[in-house]
Amino acid sequence: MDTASQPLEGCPALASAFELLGKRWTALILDLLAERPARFGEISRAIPGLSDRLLAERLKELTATDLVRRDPTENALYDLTEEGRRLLPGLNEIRRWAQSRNC
Amino acid sequence: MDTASQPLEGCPALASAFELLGKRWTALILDLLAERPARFGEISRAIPGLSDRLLAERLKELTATDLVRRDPTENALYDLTEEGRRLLPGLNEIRRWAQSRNC
DNA sequence: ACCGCGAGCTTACGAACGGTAAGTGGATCG
DNA sequence: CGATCCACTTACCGTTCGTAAGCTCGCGGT
Repeated sequence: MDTASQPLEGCPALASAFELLGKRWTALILDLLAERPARFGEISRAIPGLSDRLLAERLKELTATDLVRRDPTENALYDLTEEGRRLLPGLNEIRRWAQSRNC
Repeated sequence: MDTASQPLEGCPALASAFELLGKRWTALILDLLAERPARFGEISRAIPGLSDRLLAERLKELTATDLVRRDPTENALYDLTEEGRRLLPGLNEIRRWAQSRNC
């Protein structure tokens, strides 16, 4: 029995996703960039509580995993990659869920 | 213009969601309970790397926020609440995204 | 050429969070 | 009565995070 239960058997997909999303601010940064490309300072100002230190760290992780791209010609402008955009439906589902609870 | 841009204006829904999901193991625990109710020890054994200490902590947070319910009559059996179940579509979207990348 | 300024990081350090392992208390079995 | 299992708890230490300061580079003014 039990030849293929989904969650974490053979392919811990959710686990690998939450190595990124399970870190603070990551989802918020992606969500902000979903609207429009933004510079370091803009992101920093747009997300209250997020410090420059962590923002730099997260942006490094996100560019390293190819969810976000940095344009050096345009004074450090950050934008979602195609990979990154494909994550947005999931994030929006979760937002809808959160909106229906409290807020 | 801009009477209601989504992300974090007036109602930081994603932010509040990721106060929970942004912590390690939380999503994995919910995902495991999505299949079937489970006891403390079962969850602990099912998720490699998750320690008893953190599991107890996460389960407290999840029951406190009413995503998970604990049945004390049945020797600490944990299960998703209706609230918790409504989160699953979002998690599954994210799993699909992760599966399509690597794995 | 020089100075000041703002933007984009980087460093330093104390506090909070997470990992490991050992311990507690209650129920069950021999 | 002792041994075992289960659901946590506690103690300890390393990693991550938050705060604040500093560094570097490009640009505008003088």
